[in-house]
Parts: sequence; structure tokens; C-alpha cells
Amino acid sequence: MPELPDVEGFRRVLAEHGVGRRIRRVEVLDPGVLHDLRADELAAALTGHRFRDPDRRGKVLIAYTDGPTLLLHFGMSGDLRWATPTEPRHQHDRVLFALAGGELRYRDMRKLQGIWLAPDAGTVERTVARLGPDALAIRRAEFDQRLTSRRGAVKSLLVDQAVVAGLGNLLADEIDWRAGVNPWETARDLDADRRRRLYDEMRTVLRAAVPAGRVPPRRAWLTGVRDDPDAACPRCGTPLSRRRLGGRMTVWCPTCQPEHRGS
DNA sequence: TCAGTTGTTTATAT
DNA sequence: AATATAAACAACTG
Repeated sequence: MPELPDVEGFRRVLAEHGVGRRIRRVEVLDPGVLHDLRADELAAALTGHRFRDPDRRGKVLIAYTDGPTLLLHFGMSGDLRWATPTEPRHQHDRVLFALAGGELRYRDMRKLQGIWLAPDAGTVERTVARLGPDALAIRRAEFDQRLTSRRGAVKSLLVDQAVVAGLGNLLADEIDWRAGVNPWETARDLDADRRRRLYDEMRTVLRAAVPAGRVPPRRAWLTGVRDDPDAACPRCGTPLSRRRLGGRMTVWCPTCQPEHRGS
């Protein structure tokens, strides 16, 4: 699930409930989500410290404290919840951070990513160094430059975290669909107007998705119909096409996003 | 039983 | 060198 809007939602949960509060206890229910770190090391490093204003880079939640910094990635099935201690735990709650009045629960069914601990700012920066500019912060000129300097399919570039950080499979398909760009198109083969559309639609989609904390499955969006077996394009009614691109299921409208554009 | 899944990294091939 | 593909990670669903 988690793409940039989801992680932004998790950042808000942490900001609302965690900031300024002391970490009373860290309970590791499944050490399998910890990277290069034992459960007792995590607890010892964080207990007694207070969360500070959290940040986010792409899909990485950066949970600063007045001590070390926690880096959380949510893979394909992660979640961060605020709960009272009496609420029953979820089967896939992996780590609990107990604060005054409640606890933050890191939940993740598949455990594809996990939690890192960075002792200092330099370690934080090294960990996120491979990521490109955040999709919410990147300016048009840099977005354009980074897309056209590579030769791969537009969709592959959009989901490449080193090009721009935060977009996943759903968002990339949604942006291409709204911009009328065929996902297999090479960015440098698009004219300036089409590339402008890509950037504008990325902004539009994110602006709607971030407050929702997810890519909203509205029926007028590609996201809202893509799981239907007989899905039709919400814009023109053409049956949607699907095929794998770079290992991920790609959904597009053959009418609105024709191949061999321009040329 | 088998294929598929909204993420990322690594190895391998081109 | 850059790019493309598959597999692996883990757990679950249909």
C-alpha cells in the first residue's frame, strides 16, 4: 500500500501523537523487521528520549528524537497506528513505542522493509542519499531534467526512487493516465507540453492524495477501477489494457495513452 | 497447488 | 556505462 501519501499520513500520526513525548518503553514483537540491530539495542537506544518533529523523504519516515533517529520504511504492507494500550494488538504489529497516553504501533504483514536506527545526522543522510528529490518538493525544471536525462520507459523512471522519491506503482499509472502518456514511452521522446502535463498531473494527484493519506480509489480515477476485471477507462470508456512493465502490473487506456505518440 | 501482490535490492544479461 | 529483467525477501489471498 504505502506510497508517498500513505507515508505522509504516517508522518502526521507521529507528529500529532508522538512529538514531545518521552518514549517509555520499546517492545519488539518481531525482531525480523530490525536491520543491523537487536531488539535490546533498539530499546536501550530509544528509551527515555523524546520524539521531535518528524520528516519524510520519499517513502522513508524519518523519526527524529533528542537522541538517535529512527528510519521507518513500510514496504508493501506497512502501517503506523496510534492506539491505547488496551486496544487489542494486531496480528502483524511488529514494534510498539509506548508513550504517555498510548503507543505507536509499527505494523507490517510482509516485512519487506523495516526499521533502521541512525545514531547521528550523517548516518541519516547516508541512508537516504540514494533517493532522488522528494516528489512533493521537486521543481518542474529538475523533474524535467531528471526524466529526460535517462532513456527508460516513463513509468520505470517515475517509480525509480533515485529519479524522484515517493511514487509507486499506483501513482505512476495514475499520473501517466491523466497526462495521456503511454507508460512505455521514453521521456526524451515526449514533447515539452506532454512533459509539462506529467509534472502538473503529478502535483494534482499528490495534492488530492496526501490529505487522504492514500491514493484515493475514486471511480473517476484509474486507481478506483483498475482492480475490476472488466475495467473501462473512466474518461472514455475504452476497456483498459494491462501488461507487466519492469516486473509490475501496469494499467493504461489504449485510447487516451496511445503508443507511438508524435514521431 | 499456483499465481499474484501498492517495494526495494541484487545479480545477471544485454 | 546504462538499461532491462528476474529473483529474492515474507505473508497472505483467490
